[in-house]
Amino acid sequence: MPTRKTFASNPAQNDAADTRTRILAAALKLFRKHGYHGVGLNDILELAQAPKGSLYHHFPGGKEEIGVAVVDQIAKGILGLFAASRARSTAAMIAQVGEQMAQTIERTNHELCALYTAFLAERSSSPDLGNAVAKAYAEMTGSLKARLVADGMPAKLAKDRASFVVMLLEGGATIAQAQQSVAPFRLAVKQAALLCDVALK
Amino acid sequence: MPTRKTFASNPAQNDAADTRTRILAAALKLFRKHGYHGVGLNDILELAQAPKGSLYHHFPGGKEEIGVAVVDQIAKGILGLFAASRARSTAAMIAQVGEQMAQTIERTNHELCALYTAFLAERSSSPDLGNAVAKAYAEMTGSLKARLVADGMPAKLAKDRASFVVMLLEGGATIAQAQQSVAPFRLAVKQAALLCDVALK
DNA sequence: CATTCTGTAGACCAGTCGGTCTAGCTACGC
DNA sequence: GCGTAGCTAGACCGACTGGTCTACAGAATG
Repeated sequence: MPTRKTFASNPAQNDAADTRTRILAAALKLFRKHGYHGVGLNDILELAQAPKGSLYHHFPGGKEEIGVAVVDQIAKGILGLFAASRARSTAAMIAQVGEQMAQTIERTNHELCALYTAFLAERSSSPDLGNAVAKAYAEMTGSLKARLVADGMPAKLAKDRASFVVMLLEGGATIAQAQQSVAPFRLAVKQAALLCDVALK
Repeated sequence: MPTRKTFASNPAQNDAADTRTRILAAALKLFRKHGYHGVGLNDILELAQAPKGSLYHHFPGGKEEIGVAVVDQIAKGILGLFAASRARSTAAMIAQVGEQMAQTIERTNHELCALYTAFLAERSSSPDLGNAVAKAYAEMTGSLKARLVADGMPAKLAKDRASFVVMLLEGGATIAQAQQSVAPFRLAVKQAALLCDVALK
């Protein structure tokens, strides 16, 4: 598997994943656990087993560029879950994806729950990061809205409901982390699904 | 107005508020804007117009103690809003308090929205802060549940609904900050109130 | 072989971090 | 007056921050 384009993988160091991927994975894990400002580049580097030179080679924009990449990746992941769901109704899809998220929360000992919470405070100090977060939310809401409309819900209502569900997931994840329990999150998911189902009015 | 106990106010510096209060107010503002890790002690000191010695006199525990104090203060504030509300039903109370929060969000240019988001990532590095956040959520949920029970809602359902409302407020505030718009938050509040009202089933 | 390009490796930097320490001021008890 | 406690004031500290820089290893191209 080539690292990039025509460049064959380095047989010495790239055992499993290339350096860029390792750095991104490490950053994802740490940012969601400690928050953007709570993580130092050295933490990322240590976890990724990479030197600083590699980091700035793959991410010339430094920490901020890594942050944006992580936000994008999270968004892509959730959107991917939505897309991959074969559930018949939107309500069923939310229940299914929500359960997948709940299990992730459990698997990580309630450490990496909140979706973008970790990045939220950055708008003032870093417009790029703030925009990335806003875009991620907008995409999730948009995707959900589209599904609801396809179900037959009026556009205006669908938009509100989609926004509502996203809020619920975010808030639920946040509180799950605070309380060290997924129970609130599961409750939120259940209610959100219910709301998309019965409330097609 | 004496600063503390029998100690008369310092005529030179304590014009409006004593130093401890100023430090706390500054920390509150900055933490909610940039997050716990995004704020340095020097930032707080500059905004509060206080020297470092005063900070460590009033908060021997340093930054962490300030963080805990800020979380407590936020919780006290919201609980106070609940208590002060003269609304007849719980639903009306939520609508009223939610509107007050929405106005605060607007007044601060969507900068200090999320309730505890800023502190959430700290559980791993600081148990005290994590516990303070968890306690704050528990208190809010408890207070809301008590109101709902007083309204005649069964205890189990009231607990779920209270938890649900808190999640919604938190998620709504988070997304309001991300999108730089209170509209999602107002929507969340409306839905939350509705849910407490019609769903007494 | 020589050059070049991709990427690794880590020493190094100025600036900032949270935190400590001593000095001094002011108001009160005596 | 004197001593002491409450509090202000800020110099100072080692650790660490994000970021830059040079050196170099290896595969690709000629």
